[in-house]
Amino acid sequence: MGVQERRAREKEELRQEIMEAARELFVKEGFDNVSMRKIAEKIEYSPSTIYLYFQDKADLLDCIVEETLLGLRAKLDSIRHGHDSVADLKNGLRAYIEYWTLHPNDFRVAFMTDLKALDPNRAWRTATVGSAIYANLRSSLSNCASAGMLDVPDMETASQAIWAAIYGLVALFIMKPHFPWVDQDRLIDTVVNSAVDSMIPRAVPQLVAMGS
Amino acid sequence: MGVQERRAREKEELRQEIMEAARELFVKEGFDNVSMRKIAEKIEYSPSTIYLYFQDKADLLDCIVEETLLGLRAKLDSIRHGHDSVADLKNGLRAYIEYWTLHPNDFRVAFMTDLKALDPNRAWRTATVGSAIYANLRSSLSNCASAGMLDVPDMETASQAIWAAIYGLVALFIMKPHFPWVDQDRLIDTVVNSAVDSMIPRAVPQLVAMGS
DNA sequence: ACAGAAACTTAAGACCGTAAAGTTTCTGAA
DNA sequence: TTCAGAAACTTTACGGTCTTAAGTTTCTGT
Repeated sequence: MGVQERRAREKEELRQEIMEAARELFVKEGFDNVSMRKIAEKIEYSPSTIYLYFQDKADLLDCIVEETLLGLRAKLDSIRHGHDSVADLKNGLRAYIEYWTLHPNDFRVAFMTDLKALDPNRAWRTATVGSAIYANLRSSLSNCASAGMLDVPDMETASQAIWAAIYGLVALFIMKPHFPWVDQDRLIDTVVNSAVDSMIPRAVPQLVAMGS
Repeated sequence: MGVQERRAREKEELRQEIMEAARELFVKEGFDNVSMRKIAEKIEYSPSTIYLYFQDKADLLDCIVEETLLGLRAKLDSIRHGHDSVADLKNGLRAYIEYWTLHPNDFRVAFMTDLKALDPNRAWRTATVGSAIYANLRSSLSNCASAGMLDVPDMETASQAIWAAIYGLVALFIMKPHFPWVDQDRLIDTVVNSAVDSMIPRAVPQLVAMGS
């Protein structure tokens, strides 16, 4: 009975086609400026067809954002971990920032699209992948702490503080593209270093004195 | 000729009434979920009347956001400056965060409302006040540098990095209200300290050794 | 061959922003 | 006091939105 499988495959293909078209439009025009009609027109189906594959426009968005977050997770997972756990952590943070600055409109779609995204009942997909990405950061930080390279009094607080800093940088780049930013790499390094280096243990004066 | 003045006053009053109604609705429901019709209904005028006072919906938003930013500027300006310029800086940062956490939906309206806000031709009002607020941060940081209390190699880079960190914290609180945040004050302090303290000049080991 | 399921479309309801044309209200000079 | 004209406001309409219910076509397996 290969028929049912082919049918399922075809169905999945159309589903993917809808998502591709929608992603392209959302990213180019912004969620609120893209109508279901436009998506339908692009794939040459009637608008109603989309509703056979997605509950509604918000659901379609959730699925697209999930894909985007999976891309980020893949990028983060592909980072080689070396002997310097602090360098690994910083590489991860830079990768996060780089991913979103390369796909600014995906970030807009993912993180700044209206109230529907606030309802965890509706956006459970993105919430799930988002958690995994956050967990990645926390474990990376945890490695630094157990290697004794960072002084982390509270893992959760530190993770959240770092997240805030890099998230803010990305969000600002995207929200204020016309702002006179200094050199981007320099700014990224400054933010990453200031977020992480504040936890580098300071030399204890007495020990330095005795050691000299 | 008091008539013309009364007329002007009445006109200004209706303008204010529109803005109040719109702000209330925008903050409660989100910009995209509030129609001009709903605003009109709330103030008991026809929808078209609003267009006699504001160019369009985006212009109305710009005016409202400007007001919000003026409130923040006033709060920042009211901070007493003491002898400790670093403490002053940190107080300003905390005030910024506090202002927006007290008015989360105003932040949404101000900073995460779609593409129109990106066009500086249309959102010149908010751009203007926003610049003033950023200038406040930079001058506060400048004070620390000239007092020798912070080591600021590049004023602009440092200001932008700090802004990113605190902006990110606020944006995350608002975008992810269901995330299991640690104690809010603790997190705020961590972010503020990590952003600022990384510029505190480190004791030079040799000097410590020799001085002991 | 054909009943029934699956896939898709048509048509419609209830909204939206906003522009043009129309109406009412007010003002100030004759 | 009248009344032309300006100002303030409303009515109406256009072209768009999301979504659903009902209808049609296409495919499947007996």
